[in-house]
Amino acid sequence: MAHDDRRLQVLRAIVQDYVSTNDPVGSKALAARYDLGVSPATIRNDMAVLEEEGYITQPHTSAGRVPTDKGYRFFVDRLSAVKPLSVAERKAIERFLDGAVDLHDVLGRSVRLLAQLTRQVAVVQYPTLSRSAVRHLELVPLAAHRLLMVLITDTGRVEQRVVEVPVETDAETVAELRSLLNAAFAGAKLAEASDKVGDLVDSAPPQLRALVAGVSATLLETLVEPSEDRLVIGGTANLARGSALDFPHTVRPLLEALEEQVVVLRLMAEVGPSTVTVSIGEENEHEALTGASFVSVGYGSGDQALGGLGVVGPTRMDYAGNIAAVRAVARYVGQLLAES
Amino acid sequence: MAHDDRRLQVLRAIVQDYVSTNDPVGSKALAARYDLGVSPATIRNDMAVLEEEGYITQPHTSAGRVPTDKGYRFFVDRLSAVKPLSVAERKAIERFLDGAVDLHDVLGRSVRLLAQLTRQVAVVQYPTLSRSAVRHLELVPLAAHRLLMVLITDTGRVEQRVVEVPVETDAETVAELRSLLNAAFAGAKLAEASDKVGDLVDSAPPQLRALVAGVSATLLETLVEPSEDRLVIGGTANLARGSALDFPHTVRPLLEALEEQVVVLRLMAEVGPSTVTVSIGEENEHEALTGASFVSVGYGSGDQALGGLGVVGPTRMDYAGNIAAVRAVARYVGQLLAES
DNA sequence: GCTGGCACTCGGTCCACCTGAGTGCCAGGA
DNA sequence: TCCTGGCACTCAGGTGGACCGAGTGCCAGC
Repeated sequence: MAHDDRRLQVLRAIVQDYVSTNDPVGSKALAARYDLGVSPATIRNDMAVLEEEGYITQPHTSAGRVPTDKGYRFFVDRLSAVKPLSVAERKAIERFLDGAVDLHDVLGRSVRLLAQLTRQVAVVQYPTLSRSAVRHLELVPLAAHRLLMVLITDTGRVEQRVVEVPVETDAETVAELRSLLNAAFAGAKLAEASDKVGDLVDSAPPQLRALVAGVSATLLETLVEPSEDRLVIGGTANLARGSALDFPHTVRPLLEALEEQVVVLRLMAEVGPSTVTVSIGEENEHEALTGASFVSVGYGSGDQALGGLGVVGPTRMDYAGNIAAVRAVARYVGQLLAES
Repeated sequence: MAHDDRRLQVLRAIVQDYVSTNDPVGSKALAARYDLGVSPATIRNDMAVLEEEGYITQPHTSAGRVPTDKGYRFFVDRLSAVKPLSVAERKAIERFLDGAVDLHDVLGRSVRLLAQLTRQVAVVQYPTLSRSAVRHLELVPLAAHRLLMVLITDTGRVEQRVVEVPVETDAETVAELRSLLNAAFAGAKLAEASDKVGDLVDSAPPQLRALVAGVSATLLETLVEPSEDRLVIGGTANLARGSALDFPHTVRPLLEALEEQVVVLRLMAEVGPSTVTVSIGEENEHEALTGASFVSVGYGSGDQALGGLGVVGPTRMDYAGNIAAVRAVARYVGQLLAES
């Protein structure tokens, strides 16, 4: 049993060493740096077992060992201690996020902050419309048959759509329509809103029915459209720091996948609030991400996440630190949004 | 005189060849590919002169010549013919931009389109607030002393700010305030708006004065704040295509500068509508951009640009093609915004 | 003023060689 | 049963020399 225990320590040491040095780590270096109480030869035996079990691998015969995805996974699940943020870091978070002037600003600052703390690529999702509640609906007449609908959610997100309406509208009608819609939808979430549409149309004065129906339809479309879930990305310059060589084959697909926001949004879709999700290397089904890890968590005050945020980086990353940073930033963002 | 003329043809051929092959170009290759009617030896003499005048340079003794910034500048100013877009490209632009659902969408599509057409990094600026006109001002009560002000401009841009007001407000007061502000500011641009504030406050009913003053102040702040000029960036993956080696020293500062939106915004500040601006290599005062060129133009229907858009890439780029693409996209974006 | 010829330069590539890190295995000792 | 020191082996990376070829500058001749 003692062997098993030591073997795990060896694995942990390998991960830590490799993450910080980026060099395959050999038995001698390990013995020298980590005080495991045994000789390099013993460590070699352990390493051979670990390799056989698939936790580590050799890039080539005469090199040290490198963790595999499986090795990182084990490390994350079982071996890494939570690494609390330093006081300076906590201060930095507060200083950075205070004074944000609107939602756009909050998320912009968050993504920069996260990129800076983790030195990875940071990703922040706008609060999902379908989980937000309607705070206010505004209608602005553009032309006789066109209205601009502006939706303001309780998270501070603002969406706009042009609605083509079948009947001509004057200022008075628009005002009436506006109060009708706000009375019906204010405070409602997507699910409730869609329930209400039928009743609302029925109960509306006959001359307004067509209008109500038109605007409501657009509203529902807007709320339900998942492609409109926006993403803020930052710290891509961090990709150009590490690995150096064979760039076109590692960094480029990653950048492309990030711009293809859908990929990241799909990953985000699974995050829960307060539980940090880590997906490592090959665990990501999207090909461009198979060399990368993704650390993410939902933010939001309630039981359901309003949106997600996280970092993307090489599998060789400081998981403990990044998990801590991601969690901390998510907590602050959740607080900020709850306040407003 | 005949010599001068041929020398310029040689310069043009060097630029074109280098841009398309990325190899320093020698006299023999030039004679073979460009039908200049003279022998390599003669071309060598011309090249020697061009080098002495600073238009081209040799990376090392036994290599061909490469254009200098000065060479590209001369090429752009005097040698490059306008390269009209293909029918397919025009179609692509239309297909790509039609069906955009709001401003965010228009600009997002534009940046992707531009990145795809030019295979460079594309940059699109949101319409500058200070040059936009107020379409509508909306006020939403958040709490007794807090209002959410939502500004909608004629270009479709939406900005929001929380306003702390000194007096308690009820729904009625807010409605009154809203119509007062809209009557005063609707259709006004920044300059006019700031003129009107004084009168408005004076002419307002006494009990509303404090409110009017508070909201107006925030409005002006919002309009004038240049840091709030937003930027959409796309196609960064294109940076990882070309040069391959010495990435950390070429690509990383560029990515950092791009995220540091201020740098790009400053460049954009100078663009005029319809005249494409090209700044090449060392002409850019910002250090990270000294190895890059920036092709930009303003968009907007009137005489003053609403905002700018452009592409950033290595000095070794297809200037003629990129200029054409940037100009075409700007024209379409201008049209789309004018329509809405 | 253009051209062909010629000597020269020098970066890139290939190859042979060496070095050192790291391993696996084995026999001996606790 | 497990750990340890020793030893032979492997192999990536670095070094240095030779060679090749692209490209140049210069010069004499047309």
